[in-house]
Amino acid sequence: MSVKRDDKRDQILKAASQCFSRFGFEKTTLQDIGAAARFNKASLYYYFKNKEDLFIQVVMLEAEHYLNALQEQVKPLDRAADKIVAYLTGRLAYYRQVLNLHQLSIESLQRFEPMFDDVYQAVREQELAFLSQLLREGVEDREFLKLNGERAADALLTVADGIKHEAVQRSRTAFAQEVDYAPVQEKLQYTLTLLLNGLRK
Amino acid sequence: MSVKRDDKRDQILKAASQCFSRFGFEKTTLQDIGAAARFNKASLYYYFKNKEDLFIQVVMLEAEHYLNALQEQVKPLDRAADKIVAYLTGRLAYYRQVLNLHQLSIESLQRFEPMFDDVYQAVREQELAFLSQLLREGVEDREFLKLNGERAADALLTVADGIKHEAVQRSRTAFAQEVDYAPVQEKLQYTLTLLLNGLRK
Amino acid sequence: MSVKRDDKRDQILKAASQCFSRFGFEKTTLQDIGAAARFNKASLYYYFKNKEDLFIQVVMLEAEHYLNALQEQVKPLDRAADKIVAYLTGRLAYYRQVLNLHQLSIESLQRFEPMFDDVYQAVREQELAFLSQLLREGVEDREFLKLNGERAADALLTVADGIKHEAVQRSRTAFAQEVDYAPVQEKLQYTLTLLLNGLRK
Amino acid sequence: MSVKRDDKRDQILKAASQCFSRFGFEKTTLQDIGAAARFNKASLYYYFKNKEDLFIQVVMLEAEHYLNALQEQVKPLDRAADKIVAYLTGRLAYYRQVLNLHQLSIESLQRFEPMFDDVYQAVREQELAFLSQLLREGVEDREFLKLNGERAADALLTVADGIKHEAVQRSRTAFAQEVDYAPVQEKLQYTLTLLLNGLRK
DNA sequence: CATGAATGAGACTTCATTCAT
DNA sequence: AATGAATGAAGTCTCATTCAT
Repeated sequence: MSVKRDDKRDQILKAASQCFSRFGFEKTTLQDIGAAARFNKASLYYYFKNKEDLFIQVVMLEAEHYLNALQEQVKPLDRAADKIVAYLTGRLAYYRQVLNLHQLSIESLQRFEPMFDDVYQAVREQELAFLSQLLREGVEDREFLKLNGERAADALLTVADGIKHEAVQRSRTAFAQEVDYAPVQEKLQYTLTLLLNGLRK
Repeated sequence: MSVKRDDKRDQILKAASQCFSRFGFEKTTLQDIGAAARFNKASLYYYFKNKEDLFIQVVMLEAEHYLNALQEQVKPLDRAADKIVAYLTGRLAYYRQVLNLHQLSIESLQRFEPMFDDVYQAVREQELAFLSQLLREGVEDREFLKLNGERAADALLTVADGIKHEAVQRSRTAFAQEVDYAPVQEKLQYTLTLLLNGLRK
Repeated sequence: MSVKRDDKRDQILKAASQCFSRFGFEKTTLQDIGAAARFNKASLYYYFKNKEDLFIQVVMLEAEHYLNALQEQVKPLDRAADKIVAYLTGRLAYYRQVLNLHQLSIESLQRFEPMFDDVYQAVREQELAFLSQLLREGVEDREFLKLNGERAADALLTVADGIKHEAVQRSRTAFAQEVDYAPVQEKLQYTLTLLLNGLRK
Repeated sequence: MSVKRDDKRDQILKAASQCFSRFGFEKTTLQDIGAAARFNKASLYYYFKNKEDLFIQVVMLEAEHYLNALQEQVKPLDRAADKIVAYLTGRLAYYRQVLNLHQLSIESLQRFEPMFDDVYQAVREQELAFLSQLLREGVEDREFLKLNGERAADALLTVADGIKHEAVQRSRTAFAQEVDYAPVQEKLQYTLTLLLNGLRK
């Protein structure tokens, strides 16, 4: 019964999401999550590899919802370039919120990043598709030169993620208490403008 | 050599401050602090009663610095009433920042409050002196009626702390994830205005 | 398998009992108990909340056995009043022995008393039943006036415990090294005599 | 100033004695003793090798006093043989009391025995002298055959200590909670009677 | 002589994780 | 598929002991 199984998985994910946002990753115990999901804590290991895995699944689920909402939000904008910039900067703001919500220290963040990358693929596919679509619309509307939507979308996403990644790294080596997102937003916006100008007629 | 001792105490406080703001109270281990201060973790107990004590000392030190800076900041304002309101609301904003900085859950906050109160006395003395001075200036400038500066200062501080305390309490019983400071700020400002109007000519 | 679980619990209780009476509460380590019961020390926490809890369970178990034996011992006595006095004074003597056996300082004793009270209920029920029965017999034999056995039993037990408690308290405030039980025994005996006379025809 | 030094040593011994009999060996900290003697705990190491050494010195001092008193106590008895038996059995009773007073487990007792032997020599000399004197008096009063007082005294003491030692050993291997002194007293008395009969005219 | 300062060892406790059932 | 049971590792804290001054 794969359906039942998924139901229970979701039940756990929901409970975990509540716990993690209330107590943060470190302070949430599997006992907490188990109790909230009405499972024995040992049972969680049947559905998830370990606590980190569970956490990542939670964050990814939240990300999907958020990004979908964000995609809807930018659609009304007039030009494709604006939609793209709004989406990619909104995405960065989200990243920042998540860390804050789950009380993740830069330390932990570092530890999680590689694991995120594993699970990130599915979401990324969807994001790529969305960006490709925007780009193709831009071409149709004669906003952009003719281009390969997928390649360009991939480039945009990679740039956006690269800038985010670099900022996190720098914060760590600078022994900063938290990431200062203002310059990152600016840098992202500037770079995107350049890139999109490059695509422009 | 009380000087040397204080030096080492400060060295530990500094290390602890860095650790606490990087990892938060719960995630910081005495091992961490010891390593950062180049001490065996057991040695920390020679200078501080326990982890909580150390944390409180750190926060108090930060508070002193911040409040001094805040006092300088409000001095240029024109009227005494404005200085007082600016100081007391700035003080609340600080409280909020601290909790965020050290990733303190409301849970932990509750646990610490009584201990804070113990150490808070010294700082409070200084704050009282500052407020008294402002009030006396207000009297000299004929902004306020004649009054007992110390008693009025004490009243102001008590009111400000009371409003803060009540907000924290309410958050706890409301099972909120964090304290919503906007209404607290407003309430504080309103109450202070009333109080200061009462002192006015 | 609740049976198996109880078996292991008992196994731990037995090991703990041996350790506590050999080394005393303070000197017994969970390592000791774990080794004796062939468990990892961490496993003890699966069955008991903490060291104090484990200790109290041990003492309560011993108490049950002892009190049962004491009940058998006093049954051959002729009059109900004698049985009652013998039981309640024997009970006090036991209390004394326990403290000595486990090398409990008055200090520790103080610390434990509230926790004991929590677990004491079950034993108390049984004691009440026993005393009620004795009282009813006394009524049947026309030794006592007609009375409500349960209420009278409760009164007797409360008085006996109250006198014991007061003695412990007094020892603490007197900075005594140990409780001097002779006057307590006397006081108890005297008070019981008065009480039972009050019930007498 | 050897006098001053001895004064301070005694001061510490007195404080230690109080602490040990109040809290027992294990629960007494050097902090406790230091505070009571108005010394820094580190200073104790100037006068005593370590905690165990300090404890043994305390016990030895108490022993001297007690044994002197005991010697006075038995002097009024009529016959030398009676004095000797009374002294040696009183000595055993004392041993028992000490252990109880200081809340020494059999375990600890085992650990201390070898160290006691080191310090015991001085006391033993004095005890030997006392017993020799009694024996010589017995000879003068024609109660005993002519004999070498010192050799006989040594034999008596060795026998008395041997019986005590054996009892302690046996308790340990029997996992007993405490030493049962009744049979030891009996055995000692019996053996002494035999020995003294052997000396008799 | 005396002590402030420092530390290793070991105690109690929590928690993520494993495993047999 | 689910969980009772068990544990190693790590965290906070105490204490006897050492050492430089």
